[in-house]
Amino acid sequence: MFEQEEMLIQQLFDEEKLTEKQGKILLAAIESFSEKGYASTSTSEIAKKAGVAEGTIFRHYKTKKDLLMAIVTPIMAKVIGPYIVNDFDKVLNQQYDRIEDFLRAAIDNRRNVIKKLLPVVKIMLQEIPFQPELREQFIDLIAKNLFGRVSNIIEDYQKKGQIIDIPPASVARLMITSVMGYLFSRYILFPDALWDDELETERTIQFIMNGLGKRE
Amino acid sequence: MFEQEEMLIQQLFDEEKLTEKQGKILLAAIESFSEKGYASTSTSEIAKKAGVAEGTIFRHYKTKKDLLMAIVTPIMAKVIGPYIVNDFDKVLNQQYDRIEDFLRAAIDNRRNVIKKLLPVVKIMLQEIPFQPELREQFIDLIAKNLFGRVSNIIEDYQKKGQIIDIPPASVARLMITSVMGYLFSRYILFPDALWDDELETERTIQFIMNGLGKRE
Amino acid sequence: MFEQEEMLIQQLFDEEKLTEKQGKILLAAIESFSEKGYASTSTSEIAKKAGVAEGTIFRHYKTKKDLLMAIVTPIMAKVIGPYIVNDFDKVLNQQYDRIEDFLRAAIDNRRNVIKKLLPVVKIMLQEIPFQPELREQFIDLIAKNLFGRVSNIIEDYQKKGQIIDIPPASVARLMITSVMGYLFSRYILFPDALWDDELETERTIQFIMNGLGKRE
Amino acid sequence: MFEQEEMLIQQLFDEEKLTEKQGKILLAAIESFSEKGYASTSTSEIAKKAGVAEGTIFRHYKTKKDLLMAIVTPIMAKVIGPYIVNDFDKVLNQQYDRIEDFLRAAIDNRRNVIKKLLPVVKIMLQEIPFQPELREQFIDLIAKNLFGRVSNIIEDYQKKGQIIDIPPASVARLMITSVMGYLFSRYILFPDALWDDELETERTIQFIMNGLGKRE
DNA sequence: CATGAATGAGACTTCATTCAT
DNA sequence: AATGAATGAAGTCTCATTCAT
Repeated sequence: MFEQEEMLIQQLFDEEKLTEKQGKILLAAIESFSEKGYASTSTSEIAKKAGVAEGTIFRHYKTKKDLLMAIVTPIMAKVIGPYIVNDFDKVLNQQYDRIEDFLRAAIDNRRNVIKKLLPVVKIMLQEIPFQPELREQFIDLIAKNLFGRVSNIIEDYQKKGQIIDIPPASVARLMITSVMGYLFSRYILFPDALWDDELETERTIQFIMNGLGKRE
Repeated sequence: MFEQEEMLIQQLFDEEKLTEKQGKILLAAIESFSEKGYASTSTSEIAKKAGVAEGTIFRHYKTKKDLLMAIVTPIMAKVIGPYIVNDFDKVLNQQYDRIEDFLRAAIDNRRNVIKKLLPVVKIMLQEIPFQPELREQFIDLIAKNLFGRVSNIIEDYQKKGQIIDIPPASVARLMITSVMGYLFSRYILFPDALWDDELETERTIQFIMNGLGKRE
Repeated sequence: MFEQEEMLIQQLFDEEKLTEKQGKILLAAIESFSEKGYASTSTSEIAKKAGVAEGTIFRHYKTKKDLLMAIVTPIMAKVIGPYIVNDFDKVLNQQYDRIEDFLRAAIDNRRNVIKKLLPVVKIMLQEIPFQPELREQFIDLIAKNLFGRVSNIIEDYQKKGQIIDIPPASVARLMITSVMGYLFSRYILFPDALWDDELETERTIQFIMNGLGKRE
Repeated sequence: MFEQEEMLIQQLFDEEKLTEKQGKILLAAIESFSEKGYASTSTSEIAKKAGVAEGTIFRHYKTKKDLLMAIVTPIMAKVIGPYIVNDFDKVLNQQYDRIEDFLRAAIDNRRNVIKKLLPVVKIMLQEIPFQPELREQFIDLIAKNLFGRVSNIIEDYQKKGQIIDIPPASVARLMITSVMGYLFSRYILFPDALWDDELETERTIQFIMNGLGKRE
């Protein structure tokens, strides 16, 4: 197991005690699911890649879907969740005086995480439409949590006169999809292109600021 | 078969001669693929939903993947293609003097199409990562065609002084992801929310214009 | 397929149209289930014995349990049912003046049937405790139908003074278990012993008659 | 563990030294086997129900079949065996002058035992057809021992003129199946019906006596 | 003695595809 | 062209049993 991969595993699953084999199974599953899709990956394939008997998979995860959930659920709970809570709380606590500083911090500090967790993110995005359980979790997280918090922040900045006066929900949508659009282009659509990350981050921020900022 | 569905079929497949059964098969496949995913839909299920015998599917489409391609390929060729060619040509031909007019026209006039073709678009997006054939087609279409043409237009507007001077590729990315982000939120993420389409379209356009437009 | 076996199949399943392979599957399943028990018989074993692909079994019977039911249910409906209806109706219609004649007819004329259907009867008896569905059917048939009708007949004979005056349910129990006990000993417990069937039938009848008959 | 269950275990296995875990395993196995059948019960299920680790079962019983045998064999050796030896010896020793007294004693004094051991009896009856080892034991016990002894007794009573002159084997069959038929109806077929045990016992005895007794 | 992770053979079942009718 | 029975490879999952701890 490579060091980097070990870290991924630890980052996602650190709280639970994992057998060595369990870790190998998770890694193998993540790789296969993200390459070929959940439905097109067979458990025997995962077993082979993990160097484990097929039965071993089912000792730890009652069904194939359980295995999927074991991979995808923590990403929601541990990665997207903190993302919202920690960073946005800093904003709420006035740690960033200007929105652009917040945006820059958020994008920058998450790029590493996202890059490392890319396979899992891919799996998650693929399966959300088909797993009602995931879908609910996701909607909850995004719609209620992310949108909610962002909307609060936005109202704040609107009061300060830094953001134009359109409904916070619309502002949130435009902001979030711009950031996501950048990350999606960068890491999913064209991961192989040459990107000057600092520059593109700056451009994205400028774009958002111009699009939403209030000018006197 | 409902009228609306018939129209969908005709819109996508009108040039070829489709038997009645073939139409039913396509509709059934589209519905199932978009609901459960390509890999998780069985041909026997499609046959049942289409009201034909299992063998009949394979008389028209040699393999299950052929059936998928028969559904997804025309969307690329006939829907995204013309989208680019027709509308952008109008832009290039100076039919829209200002970008915002073009954006408004493009978004407006495609909303209906997209809504109707939503299931097929979903299937396409789902399968692009796993079907190299599709992936190539898509990259070709988007990367070379869409990005290429849009870049041309952008250079044009940049020369006219309507758009700020950053690389056209970046401008294109920001523009396209903003529009897509809107459509994605509108039709895929939160199709059930109440949307004031005219207003949101306008806001999106304003956002883009502010974000990218040059001010004197 | 042997002639005798064909007849068994026809007798049990004649009304439905069976493919040739379906017939082979049923025969193979009956043989294996009755030899090794339902739970210890694998579908691959049945397929091999039937000379059929394993998938073919599941084309006709959605699950292994469906196959069991397809075998056992008709025995209840078509063999035990008519047994009751036809013969007991004759009794009710006074075709047998004395009970012993009825008993003799009933035992005699069913011995052949039972002998031929023995494997299926064995399967049925084995599985009744574990398949609630079967259990219900059986209780219904035996408790309500058989016991009910027999009780009626008994009351009749009691009025005629041919049977002693204890509750018809008790009489029924004693009669039925005596006959069943005979058939069970004869065909299930000691099928290989030498039996003088006529004589043992007669003795059983005499036993019942003495045990229950009224003497002046 | 309930008191009653402990007694069951002790009754069956008292001579051997059982660890506490062993006792729990046996009880759990008896419960599961009798509810779902031997083949359909998994060892892991038994382990869970017994509150022991999966491996522990195999420390005490080399195979699953060994566990079955450990349950069923004592029932033959210790319950049916003594049943025959003790009681019938009393008969042979003229402790019961009349058959009906013997029958009454036998049925009465065993009802409790049978009720308590019912699950084990069920398992035994279920598995006899499929376990040659059990089958042999059973045939030996029933055919040679029970039938043999009963036949002796019967000849005795026939000499005394209390039983009609038909072959002792036939008498034995009729007697045994009548008693068994009663117990079977009482405890297996309709355990939930309301039974007046004393009365039904008496009726069964009367039935047998009338059916087989000699009248002057 | 006891544990429980690991195994691998094999269970049931699904499914894309073929082919005789 | 259409059917649907048949196939057999492959899929998910179970389970009795072993063995290092």
